[in-house]
Amino acid sequence: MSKQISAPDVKLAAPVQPGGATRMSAEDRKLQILRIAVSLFSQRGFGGTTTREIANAAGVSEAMVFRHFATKQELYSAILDHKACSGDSMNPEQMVAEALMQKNDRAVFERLALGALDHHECDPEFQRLLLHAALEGHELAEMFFEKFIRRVYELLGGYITERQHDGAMVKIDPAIVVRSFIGMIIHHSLNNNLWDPNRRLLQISNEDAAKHFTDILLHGISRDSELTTKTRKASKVSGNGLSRKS
Amino acid sequence: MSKQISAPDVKLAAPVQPGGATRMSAEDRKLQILRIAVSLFSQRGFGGTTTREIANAAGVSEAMVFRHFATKQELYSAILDHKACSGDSMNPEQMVAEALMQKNDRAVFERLALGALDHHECDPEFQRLLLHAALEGHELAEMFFEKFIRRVYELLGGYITERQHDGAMVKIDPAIVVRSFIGMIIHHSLNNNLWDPNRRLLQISNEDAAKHFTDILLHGISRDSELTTKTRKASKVSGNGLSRKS
DNA sequence: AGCAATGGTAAGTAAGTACTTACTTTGGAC
DNA sequence: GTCCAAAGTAAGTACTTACTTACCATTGCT
Repeated sequence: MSKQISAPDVKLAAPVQPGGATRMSAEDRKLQILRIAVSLFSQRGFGGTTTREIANAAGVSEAMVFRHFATKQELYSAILDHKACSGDSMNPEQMVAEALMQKNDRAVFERLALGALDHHECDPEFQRLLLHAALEGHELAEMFFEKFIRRVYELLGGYITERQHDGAMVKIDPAIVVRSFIGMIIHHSLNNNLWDPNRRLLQISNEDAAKHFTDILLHGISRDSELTTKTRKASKVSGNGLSRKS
Repeated sequence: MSKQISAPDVKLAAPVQPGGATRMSAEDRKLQILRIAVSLFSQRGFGGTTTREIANAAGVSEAMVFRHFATKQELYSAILDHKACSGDSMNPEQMVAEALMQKNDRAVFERLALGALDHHECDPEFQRLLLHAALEGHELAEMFFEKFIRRVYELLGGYITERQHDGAMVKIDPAIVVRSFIGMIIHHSLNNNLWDPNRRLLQISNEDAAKHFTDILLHGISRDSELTTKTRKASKVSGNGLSRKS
């Protein structure tokens, strides 16, 4: 039970001790297999990963995999559970609770964005895993959607509605605003993790990204300092379809 | 050479004649297999689809699949080629060429958004296929990224730079603006096609979505009609970090 | 009618695949 | 030391996979 002191990094990168057979406790081994499976599934998907690969990568026989997880499917579900529930630590409510009360619009959006971007950056496997699950129609993709995404929509949507009543925000369906903002964030993470890992199109820190996304959402990019504000007040001037809702 | 007159619908929708064996020309059969494979690959991915499934769905033996496509991989590549090159018809340059010349900001963004949303809506398989390809690291995902996404970044980025010089837009890295906008669009399509096909979170027409995304990008959601415009001019007033770049 | 070309298949093969069984090793409690 | 539960394995099983081979059947042409 006691962790060895002489071996400095039992849980780090060296599970196999040189020359000697390694025995782990059941739960340690289970966790190790799970972690390795996370990595493989996120790289190759469910159908693209074999149980033999998982076993080999873990340095055990295939039988060990099936001792800990009855079926491959169960292993997959365990992974998604593990990732979605325990390893998450993305709690949007508490993350922006303070800013919400202060009605600090900038802080609300920027903090949420930064939290999500940081999370995606230090755990890129999660996004891949989730995408694979969604594409394969795994139930846990929907579960995540239902338990997480929906909550963000309600949280942010509620806040936006409130600020609209305060007269601080334009009258527009809050769900559209949330979708726009989440879109910026998720798509940016997806670019960094999947499409453009070398940042050829855009290299920017998470802090700056969160800041600029918030800027754009709150103020847009048009310069309406003096001239345009007037035309916006006399809104219907052009047949351009520029008039805003309501 | 002459097509049969007695058989009324050789190329139409009824490949299987009642009671009789059906023979198609090689290219017709090849196209049929390809189309069916598109559907299956987009649903289950490369690893999740078997050649037998494809053959069965096409109503032929597996050998026929391999007569037309030497390997499963070749079939997959042919699909991505086919989708990315021929079936595309998403040409961003010509789609917004007119609006670009007129410097009609709203039209530029709104038209691009609507084009993309419509395209994703009537060909949802494409997005799934592309995601699968990207996750599996298929080279054609990168090809698409390089030949399409990059072009959009250059097109829109160039336009934004131009409008910034005109003084019509705030000084901000154009790539960030493009990423934000593309993010809204792609993420919205992804929601509709993958996460929330029943539109539980947001039900909106493509026209409205394009309009609102453009609205948000150009003007944001903060109401700065009279009060805020003043404070924005005397920008550095608060320690909120609200000041814009440069 | 006869023939070559072509669309099509039944029945394979070898190499995986997820999953099992029967057995061996190990470490710690007494 | 010894004993035993639990960690671990080698070598399967039954089945599926991508891909082949050897053989038919329909067609259009002369």
